[in-house]
Amino acid sequence: MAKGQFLGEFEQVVLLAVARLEPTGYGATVRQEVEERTGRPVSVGALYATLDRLAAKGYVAVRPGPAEPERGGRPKRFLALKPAGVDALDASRHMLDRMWDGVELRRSASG
Amino acid sequence: MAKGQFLGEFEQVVLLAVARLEPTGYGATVRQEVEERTGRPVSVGALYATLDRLAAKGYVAVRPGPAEPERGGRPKRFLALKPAGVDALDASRHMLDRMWDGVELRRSASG
DNA sequence: TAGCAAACTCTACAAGATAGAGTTATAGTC
DNA sequence: GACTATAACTCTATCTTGTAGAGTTTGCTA
Repeated sequence: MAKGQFLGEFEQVVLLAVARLEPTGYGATVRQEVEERTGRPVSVGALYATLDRLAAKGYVAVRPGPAEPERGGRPKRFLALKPAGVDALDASRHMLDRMWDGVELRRSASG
Repeated sequence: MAKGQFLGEFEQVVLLAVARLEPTGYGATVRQEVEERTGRPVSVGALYATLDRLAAKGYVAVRPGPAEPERGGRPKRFLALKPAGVDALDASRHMLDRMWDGVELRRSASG
């Protein structure tokens, strides 16, 4: 095993969006959520690749939704956090908290 | 440009250790700091590779230290955060803060 | 100059991040 | 029922990060 121990940077962001949007969040809304909250552009490929990895690791559950009466469109795949996903987020956060604890950043210009 | 926009997971951790230890931190102490604070084993290769990338991006400054009268050993390379590194840490933190904001994690077992 | 110790370099590869064109599953229209 | 519009997702390819650990270098001590 090379790593597998920790959430990657983007994995963490995506997992948090899933947490926020569950149980009705799905690929497209998760993507939108991340873009809105972070101002960061997210390509479709990046999003789904990450979601797949997260699912493979047992962090998110995927539940196929029914067709909806809107105006065409493929059925959604609803996403939810699994217990292991909760633990992973928790662990990542605590690790960062410990690293940040007591660190004071001098502002680059004009303090 | 493929990414380059954000700090990777381990980059962030290492950069924080540099911040905490500067201006006298160097490879070996940064490694030790990360291991102690996070409980995560850090291989020498992983550490220096990451440090190199961080330096290449202009996030950390490397200052060769003088030989020290201890008991042999190669001269240290002291590390310090550059302004861009401060900004990068700041940006990463704010992005995560926005993602975490308001998220409540249900504990896996026993609340 | 041999031996030892600390600190760092190198090489190779696995895992994660990214992009965007292309595909698929519906629903509406005629 | 064929055709078209849509939303959502799949695929392939490539670049960046993360990881390991053996090996090298520098300089002290004997």
